[in-house]
Amino acid sequence: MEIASKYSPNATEDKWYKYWMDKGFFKSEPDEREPYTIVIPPPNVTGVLHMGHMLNNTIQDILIRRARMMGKNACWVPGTDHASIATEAKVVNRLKTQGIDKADLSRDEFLNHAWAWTEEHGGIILEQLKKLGASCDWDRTCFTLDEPRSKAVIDTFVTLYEKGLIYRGIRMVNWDPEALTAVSDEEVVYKEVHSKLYYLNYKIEGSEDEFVTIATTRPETILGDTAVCINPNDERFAHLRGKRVLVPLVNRSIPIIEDEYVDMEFGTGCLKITPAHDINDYEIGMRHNLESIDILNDNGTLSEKAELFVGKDRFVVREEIVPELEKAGNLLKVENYDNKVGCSERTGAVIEPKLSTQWFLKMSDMAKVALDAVMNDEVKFHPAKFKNVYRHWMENVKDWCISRQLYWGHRIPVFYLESGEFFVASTIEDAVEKAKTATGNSALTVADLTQEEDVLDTWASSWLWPMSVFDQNNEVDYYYPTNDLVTGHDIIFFWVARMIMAGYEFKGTFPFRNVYFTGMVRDKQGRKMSKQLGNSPDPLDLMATYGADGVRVGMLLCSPAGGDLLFDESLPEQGRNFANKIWNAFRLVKGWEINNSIEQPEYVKQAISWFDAKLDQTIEIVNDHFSKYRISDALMTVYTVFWQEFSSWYLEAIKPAYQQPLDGATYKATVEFFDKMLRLLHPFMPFLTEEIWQTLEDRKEGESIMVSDMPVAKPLNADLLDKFEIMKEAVGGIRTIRKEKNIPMKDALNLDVLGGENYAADFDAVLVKMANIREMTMVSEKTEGAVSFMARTNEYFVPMDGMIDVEAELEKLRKELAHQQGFLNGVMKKLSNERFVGSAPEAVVAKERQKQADAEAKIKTLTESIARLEK
RNA sequence: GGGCGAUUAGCUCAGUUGGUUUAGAGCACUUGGUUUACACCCAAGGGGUCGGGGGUUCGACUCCCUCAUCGCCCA
Repeated sequence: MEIASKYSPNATEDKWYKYWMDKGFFKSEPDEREPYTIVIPPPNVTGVLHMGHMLNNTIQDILIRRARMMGKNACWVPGTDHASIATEAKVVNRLKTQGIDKADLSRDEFLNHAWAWTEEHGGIILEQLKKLGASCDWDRTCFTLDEPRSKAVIDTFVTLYEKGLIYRGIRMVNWDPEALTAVSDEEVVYKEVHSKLYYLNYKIEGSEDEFVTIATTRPETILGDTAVCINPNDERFAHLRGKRVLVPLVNRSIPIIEDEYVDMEFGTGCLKITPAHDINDYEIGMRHNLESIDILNDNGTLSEKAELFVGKDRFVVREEIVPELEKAGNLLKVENYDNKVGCSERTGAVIEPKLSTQWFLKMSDMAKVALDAVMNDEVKFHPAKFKNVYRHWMENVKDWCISRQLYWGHRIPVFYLESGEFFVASTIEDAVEKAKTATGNSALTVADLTQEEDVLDTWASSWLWPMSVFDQNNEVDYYYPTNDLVTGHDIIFFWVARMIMAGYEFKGTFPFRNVYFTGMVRDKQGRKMSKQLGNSPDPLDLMATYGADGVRVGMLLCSPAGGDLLFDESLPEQGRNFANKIWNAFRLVKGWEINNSIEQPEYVKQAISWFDAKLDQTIEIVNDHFSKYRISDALMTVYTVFWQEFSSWYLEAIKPAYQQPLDGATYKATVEFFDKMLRLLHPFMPFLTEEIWQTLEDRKEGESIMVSDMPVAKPLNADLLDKFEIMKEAVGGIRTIRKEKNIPMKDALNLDVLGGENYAADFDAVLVKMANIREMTMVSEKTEGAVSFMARTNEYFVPMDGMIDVEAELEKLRKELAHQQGFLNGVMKKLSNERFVGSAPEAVVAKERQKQADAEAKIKTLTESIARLEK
């Protein structure tokens, strides 16, 4: 059979993905097996695949494929998120390019555009995930805004309201003047900006030339000032107590109040108070019963209440008010000042703290339960360091503003009578019934009720995701709680924390057992990959170039849980090279001519016994890594074993001479080993392993490596493995001599071994083959005229017919002797310390004594060899 | 300003409750090798006073304190 010398992924990937889909291997139905469930972090419905998705979904696919091969009923539920504000912003922008203003559209008209956009772009990202090999049960694809999910969201709102956990109130919220909606605290990103600090003089009422000076970065807000505040402990301003000042330009009289909030060190120690436009000022205003003057319109322009600059944008006013203040003699000085400004995560607009009527969800009780669950490891975080981050947030959690002034989302199920009285119900019909009962007016109809205009925050649907994606009657008890959640640590508060809260609140138990946090994917310079920077490669291009398996391996090779991944094209390249390495090992094995009449050589028997044990050890190590969610380490283990141990040692050891046939027993054993290696690799490299597995042996229609069993380890033969390592050292020693003496590999050498009583000959035949030894002799005395080296306590001699460079040999031996003596000194220092021998565990002391014995034996051998050469 | 975390080879990272490590891996690098599965390869090799200082301990990369630098989160 002719097999190409390079693996070509493009030809095989689509073929096997289709095969898996056709055979229904991704599907899951409840049965008697133990379930293993993952729900996908739903990407934005109109989003495109980026490197973060690649990493995240590769890890999920590895976990789900492995669970499937371990006999679990593996169910990976895919889906998308309607992403309320993000999608609405995109639709608004598109309408703008068509010359349509959102404000001119009715709610229904806008929603028609939004659905059209969703149908046009929705689900592309899921198709892209298929290229990656994602083994999701696609029949289960959910959307946060589809019927069942919407029902769950609405019912949940009603339930929470009836429990008294949802309330409506006027609060200071983060207002996005561009999207014209409130956003949650988590949707505000703080950006460092260079701004200015303005020192303004406020004239003291009733005096001619007395002033107080305040410092502010926002001079335009003075028009909404309702007080000036000083710290009661600040003696500098004791004379101001009880006085009033005049707001510059408008000459409104406001009081001087005292509050310990004021930082005496900052600015001038005097603070202007604008309760309508700053959260801290708002709180101070509440404490002191101050009036609140809202000088801003929803779009960020100044309102009538400002009296001046009405209708102009706040940033324009900031420019224009300064010369006015200067003219009026109120501007003392201006300093440069760096501060952080809150911006909308979605629109980028500078957020304005604003008083408005919103719906809130009480968090404190739910947060406590969810905090405990994580702190006592009922829900485990990987890595655990995120527990601290989580705790800090949960202990300071504030009520969740769940209303948004948008169209695209779940409309809040609150229905108002004209009187303002409202009723919360899943449907308007239920609301009518409630209204009838409450008012005693049985003539009420749906026409008398108006539904709340606001929609719910997008996370109010995502937080139900692990339960809402399952059939509530037949399935949810089987699949829920899910097993593992894989997500970026950037949404630990948005999403992870809230899912945990929802899990306990509605299901009485955690939504998932483990959370695996991935890091951010960054470029070589450490910048987060983003569309704006244009520093993110297109995942589809990458997969076309390096193969999906190559990209998967590349991403995994250096991405520990929670650690950022510095992505560079050398990574998928390495993955591609590994795929090719496996491919060529396959070529080698399939290329051998098999002859069942040949006897199995001794060196092959030895190699098989060793690699059999090596595989057991590998399986155990991989299992251990997975149990700790060290997925990169698990991959690296298989990677190294395949490349170093299987290819470079095992295959080289059993390889027959050029164009010679291989015996049947060896072929059979080798194919079995290969098969096990492939199954260990399959979760990481699904396509390549399937392609090879299908050809390695005759397979029946419908068979697949993805539904085969993960190999299980036999009890470990550690002694055997150690003996092989000694043999490797000996081969290495001989290779080094060849290099130093310039002896080509094809020239056979003789080897004398001074091994002592404990010498293990188990792998001598492999040694002879791998080092190309003509004759290997066990000797009881040092060989004269030979180059020597040691492996453990064995001494090896390669006779050189007097071609020895004595000085070079001596130098080598002395260097080794010095190292051994240094090592022994360290050991002896410990052993001669009575307190060490007395207080260290016995096993530790025994180990040190063994080290001492070995080092002493080596030193004796080296000293003798040196003495002999010095003669 | 508050909190969390990091700092180990040129780069990216391991080092799993302090003791098989005078520190490991992958990549990169140097040298040698190819009619023999793979140059997307093989072999050998160099390279680190574990960020600085102090402490606890018989023993510290590992625990504590402190300083420095960086990153992230929150206000």
